[in-house]
Amino acid sequence: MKTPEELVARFREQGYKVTPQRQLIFRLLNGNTAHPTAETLYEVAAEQMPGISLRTVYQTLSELSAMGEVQHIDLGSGAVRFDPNVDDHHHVVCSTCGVVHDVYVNQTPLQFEGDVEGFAVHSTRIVFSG
Amino acid sequence: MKTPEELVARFREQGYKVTPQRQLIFRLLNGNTAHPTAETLYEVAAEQMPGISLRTVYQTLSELSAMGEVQHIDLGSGAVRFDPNVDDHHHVVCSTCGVVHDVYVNQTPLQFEGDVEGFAVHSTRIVFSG
DNA sequence: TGCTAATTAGCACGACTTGTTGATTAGCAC
DNA sequence: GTGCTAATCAACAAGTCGTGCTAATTAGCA
Repeated sequence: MKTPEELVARFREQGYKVTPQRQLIFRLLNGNTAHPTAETLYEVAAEQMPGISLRTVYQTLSELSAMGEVQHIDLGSGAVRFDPNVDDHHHVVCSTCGVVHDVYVNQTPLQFEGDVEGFAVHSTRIVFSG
Repeated sequence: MKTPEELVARFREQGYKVTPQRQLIFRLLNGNTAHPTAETLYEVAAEQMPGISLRTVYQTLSELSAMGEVQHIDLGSGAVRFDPNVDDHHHVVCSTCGVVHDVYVNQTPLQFEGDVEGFAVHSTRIVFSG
């Protein structure tokens, strides 16, 4: 994703206000490879800015997601996770500890047998257990 | 998955009772390629057996899932779906109408770059939009 | 400086799934 | 057949995750 500075500029462009809460979330996401849930991010944010509300975290994440700056990943673990890495990559999930890693798959164009046509690939998910 | 008759036998083996409700669910699942949710299955079941409870459908599905006779698939669409096809296959999801199709991918052994080791592939998900 | 958006707390709902309780029914082994 | 025991059912509740709403306060930015 973009740097916090670039995000600030983009928010201003779009007519969004650049509040300290949003800037904090930008910083927390930048370079974050932990695939946090909104809840997790909220907890970390609350340490640095007591009083920030979970509601605000959710809203900012939704805005970032709508702007394509973070990925919304659903690993079927209950909560939706956010990934500041918006490259075309996949995820490895540890089924015991729940940790998520990014993974780049050698893109062998996947072929399949079926009667479906006119579809375009959206995403591929690969789950590993360890 | 196994035929309703085989499931009846397996249930008896395990000491489970073979009730009409369970048999109905066996029949509804057999050959079902619609990837129904528990709720959907309940509605169909209720037509044929008014009075059956949603609770029972959930429980029977959980038992079947625990026995490995149905697959528990989470496509991030809110509800968990059940797939009587327990082969190693993947799913194609229409992002507009939500329909799910089974798909057999030409298994090119997937390679990835990463620092994870000691993991075993669990599942792959491929999502198409149409 | 002032318009307007953002934030906040608090409460609520909705979807999905599971737990509980207590009464009734019925499968299945003997 | 009989009886033990599991299954079922209704009804209610709870938990999780995300979001909607309101009303009051704060503060960004032109």
